[in-house]
Amino acid sequence: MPELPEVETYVRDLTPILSGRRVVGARVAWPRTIAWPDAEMFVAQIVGQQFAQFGRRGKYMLLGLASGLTMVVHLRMTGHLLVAPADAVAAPHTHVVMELDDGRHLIYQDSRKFGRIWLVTNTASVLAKLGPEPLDDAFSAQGLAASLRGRTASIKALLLDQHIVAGVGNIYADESLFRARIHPARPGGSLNEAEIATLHSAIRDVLSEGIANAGSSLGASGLQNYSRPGGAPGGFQEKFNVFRRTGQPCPRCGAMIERIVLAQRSTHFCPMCQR
DNA sequence: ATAAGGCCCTGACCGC
DNA sequence: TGCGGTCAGGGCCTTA
Repeated sequence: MPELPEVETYVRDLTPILSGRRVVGARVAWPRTIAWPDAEMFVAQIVGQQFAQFGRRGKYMLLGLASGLTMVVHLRMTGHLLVAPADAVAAPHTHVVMELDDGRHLIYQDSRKFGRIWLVTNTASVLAKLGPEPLDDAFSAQGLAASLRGRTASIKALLLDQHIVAGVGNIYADESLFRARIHPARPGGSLNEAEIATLHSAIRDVLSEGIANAGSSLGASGLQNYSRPGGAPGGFQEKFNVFRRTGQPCPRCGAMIERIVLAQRSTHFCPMCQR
């Protein structure tokens, strides 16, 4: 699933490809992909726009246009934003096609159809409720402590809550808790100051490593298969310590990695290292 | 305000 | 081999 490092990788890969390119045509095959405005209006508004600046907030891609509009893209589970030659064989599950002025196509493709695209003048209308950006100074151990205080939900569930910190998903939540040696079922409010400081650092470290490895790609064994716009896969999945490693030895102590379900999400942890 | 459960979707996987 | 049932899972919505 694309989380912060995967989305960051997308943005970095797309920036040189899309910078300065103009949209000369567009079509929407699955209207629900367009969250705002409606599909017909989206096509009318996107044609003629020129890509100017690129960013990311949490798991949202921000494709800024010279007019001041921003195309916001959330890939959710299985979305891909790809650039392909005009004569390329159409990717299955292609829901939006934007023709570029260099003849290539910017394609939104998504087998599960969970992903959404917004075209807005003010990104706050989409992003307002997001918590701090984990790699910014705005994300502090003190702030994290304040968010966890009194909470009875599991720390795993709270790490997935985008109001608390933006961009952490199932993979990086499990990996962060392993690094911090915290059991994922612990109530968020039960973590002490030292544990929160350790977790805060672990989140940053794991996300930074994910970015440095161009995100994670999961192949046939997983439902997700994030792939880079240029085609080369990310490599962070090779570095997972616990995620999708149920029954395999913990790289730290050798105990068998366990899988439980928390907040309806698969959760992987080492029962020896994470008490 | 918080927590828990349902919903959207489809491919993969399982059992027969 | 073919078929039906189950499951995963981010974010949003509803319910308690």
